[in-house]
Amino acid sequence: MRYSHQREVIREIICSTKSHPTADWVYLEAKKKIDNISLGTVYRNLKTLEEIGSIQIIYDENLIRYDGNTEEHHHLKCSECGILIDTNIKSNFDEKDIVSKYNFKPEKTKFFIIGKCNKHK
Amino acid sequence: MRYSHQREVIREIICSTKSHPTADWVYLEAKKKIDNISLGTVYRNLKTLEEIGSIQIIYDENLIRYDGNTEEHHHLKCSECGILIDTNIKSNFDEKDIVSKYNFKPEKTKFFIIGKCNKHK
DNA sequence: TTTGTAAATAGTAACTATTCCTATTTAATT
DNA sequence: AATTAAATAGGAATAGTTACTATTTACAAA
Repeated sequence: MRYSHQREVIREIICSTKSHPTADWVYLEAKKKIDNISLGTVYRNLKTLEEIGSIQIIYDENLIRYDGNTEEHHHLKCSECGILIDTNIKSNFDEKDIVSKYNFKPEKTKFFIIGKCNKHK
Repeated sequence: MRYSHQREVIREIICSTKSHPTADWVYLEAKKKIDNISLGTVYRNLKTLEEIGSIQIIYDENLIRYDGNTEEHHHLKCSECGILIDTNIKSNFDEKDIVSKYNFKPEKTKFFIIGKCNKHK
């Protein structure tokens, strides 16, 4: 893949925050560094970066957010303010049970724990 | 709340399938029974039905789907065909650990297990 | 270093899912 | 039957995302 300054700026923006930003926020930030960057370029590169494994997509209800943390990990979501918090909790369920009961072969998990963050309890 | 024939038809459609349909599919089904039903009516009633607890919303990646099963439950999702399968698996994580480590009070969980269904393994 | 090229971009149009608006219809009460 | 407020149909508006195309750019070869 050919180098692109725009792509590097976008990657750097996502990898230097833990706020799990949306495409629009990334666009606004990118504009601070490249004033005529196009929204289409942001979307295209978000997709590319996800495909090559540099970032992760998070489907947060009806919002699409991006995460520079590419490890498999799960999130806490505050029902008051919507903040997403990275965790290293491990999913543990009985894989054998799922295989036998549902005739389904698990590959990965996406967990959200919804509740109140420290600012809203 | 005032009775509405449209709302009843929509509720019946969702509660008589396990396919976790989208708003658009519900609209097409509803049209078979009420030929001039409006898409706006479908969306409004999906929202209302969710608010009064008659149905559940499922955020399946970038798709919004509806579920007549209003019990707290989790889903298996096939990475090949996208089918969603209801489960009664229990989420089990160490709540105390989350409270102390992340200063976060869990209320409910939304889990997806992604893998291969019986048709795609 | 120039030149050729295919990939990437900027800017904009198009598309999709959803919500909003308003005149009309309808459920429920009197 | 008359009244009234809630709900609807149909269409316009909005938001988020993708597609299109002329121009620019990275990079390789001369």
